[in-house]
Amino acid sequence: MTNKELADLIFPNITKTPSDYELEYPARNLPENAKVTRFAPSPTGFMHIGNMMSAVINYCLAKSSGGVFFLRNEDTDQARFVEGATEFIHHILNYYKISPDEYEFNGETVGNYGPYIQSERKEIYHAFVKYLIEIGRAYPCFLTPSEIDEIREYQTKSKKRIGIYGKYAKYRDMTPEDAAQKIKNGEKFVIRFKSNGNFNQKFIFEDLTQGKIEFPENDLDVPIMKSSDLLPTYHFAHLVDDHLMRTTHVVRGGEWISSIPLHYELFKAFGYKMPKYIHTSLILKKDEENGTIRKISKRKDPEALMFYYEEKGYPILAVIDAVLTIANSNFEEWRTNNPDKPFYEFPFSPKKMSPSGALFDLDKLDNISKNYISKMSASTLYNEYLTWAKNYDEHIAKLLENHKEDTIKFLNIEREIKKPRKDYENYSSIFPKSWYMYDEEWDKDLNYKFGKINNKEEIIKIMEEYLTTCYDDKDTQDEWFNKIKVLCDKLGYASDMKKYKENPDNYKGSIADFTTVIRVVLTTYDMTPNLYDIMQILGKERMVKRLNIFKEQYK
RNA sequence: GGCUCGUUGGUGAAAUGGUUAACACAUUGCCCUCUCAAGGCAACAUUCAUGGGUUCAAAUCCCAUACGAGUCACCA
Repeated sequence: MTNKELADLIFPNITKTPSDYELEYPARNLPENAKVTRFAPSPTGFMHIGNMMSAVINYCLAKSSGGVFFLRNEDTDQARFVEGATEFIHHILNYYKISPDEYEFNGETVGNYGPYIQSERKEIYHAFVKYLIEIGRAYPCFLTPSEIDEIREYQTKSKKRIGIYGKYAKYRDMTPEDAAQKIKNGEKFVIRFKSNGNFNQKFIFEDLTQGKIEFPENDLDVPIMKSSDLLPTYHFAHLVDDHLMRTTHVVRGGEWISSIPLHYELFKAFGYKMPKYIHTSLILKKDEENGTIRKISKRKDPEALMFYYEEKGYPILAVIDAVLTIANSNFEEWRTNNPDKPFYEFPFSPKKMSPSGALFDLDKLDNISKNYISKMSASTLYNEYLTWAKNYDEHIAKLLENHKEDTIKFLNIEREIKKPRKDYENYSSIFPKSWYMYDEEWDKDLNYKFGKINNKEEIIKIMEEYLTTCYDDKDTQDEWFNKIKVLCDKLGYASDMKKYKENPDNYKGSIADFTTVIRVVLTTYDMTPNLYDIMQILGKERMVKRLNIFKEQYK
């Protein structure tokens, strides 16, 4: 019996060969330096910040070179499939506007290099596996899980290298006849790659981020097709898919770098050129409990998952910028010089990526985000805020819709100036700093944060005098402020800060203490944006109402 | 244990053998000021994990040690 006959026995219905597929998926017709990249997540978990980095870099590389960015669903692990994970991936790519050029979703396929879902490519993989069996570079292996455990135990105990290789690869030299017999007997088997590498032989691999790395050759007979569902393992799917889909640059997490010797040999077995690799560093995190640095964890770190940023309401560009800042620290400089350019025009340099892991810094994200939000127009901010609220807080959404004009006016305070306020790092942080602008919110227990002047009688005296004799909706800011000064002096407060600082004992307080009283009665807070603007929005009538509420509520 | 990579301040980091180790975030202080935010001005690594070596000169090159990370599945 020949290997060919064994291959036919295992794959009786597979008639196509790798060369057939070679013709079916010809080289892409693209400009010379155009990069073909892919985002290839597996739906075994929800998209996290590390995936996001990979997606953004892939997108960047493809778009800036006039290439193609496609999405491939790596669903070969059915056991760990997570409901909703695929949908979430599409949602995130759309949400962040890093949509793939080619993909397959909800029955719709876009692109000529599909299927883009691995479970639908079974036939293709089988053709490649079959070919490998025919040429004697793959074989059925009948080792049971418990036998493999035993081997590993033995290897561990005797300090040998772990894995199925050399004499441990019990079935690599079995005759096709014997293998065929076992198969006919219904014995379970996986297909293993028949390595002919030598562990003592080294080769140099060049990674675009990590540089040149010397590896020992692979000599492990790794499974390339599983027995349970006849789907390929990651390594084999990577070879077949990235070759056939004509991927030029593979961006993937650093955890894959140790598989390079295997991938190197796999590509060599078919005579295919390897794509270029960019192994990204891991995103790490300092563990709050014991201070150690560890891989960011979906379970422990809410910010690991992409839900987090959406729920908090970070602007999408802020998140992308934060991710790129980690990826290439010179991104920041580029961004300050090119504030309005789309992020994908950034000349991403794999070389400049740190080979070691980086801690994702939420403070940095907040800073980037504050800058973005501060540069939006008030109405843009309002729209973004409302969109966020509609998804995450209906109560706020109602208020925003009912008070659109006032909300925009409030958001516009100290905004249209050279250096606008940076109050908000995300949309969810707006409401806690603006709820007092909505009368409906004033029916709860109020916590007035008065400072130096907190005597109820004195406060009422100041407010009544202020509202009856001083405040006028029609005043300009300067007029208002001049009148405040006059009232200040009249009631025993220092209108001039310098004079107050010289002799604080001569006064009940300063103009700062005086305006704080007004501010707190109107907003309950001692820290707010410009008081004059807030009063302009409220109008005198509502100010009087708030004084009355104060009279009832303050102890 | 094998293989691979890494170690510059609280964080991200620059520097590719040559004056006082960029920059950004965070933190702290001062100024400005009706509060806050913003802005302005400062401070913050006598030192680049440790120990040796090469060199006129090292964070940068070499060696060793320590520590950290990734990986070693019919998971990706």
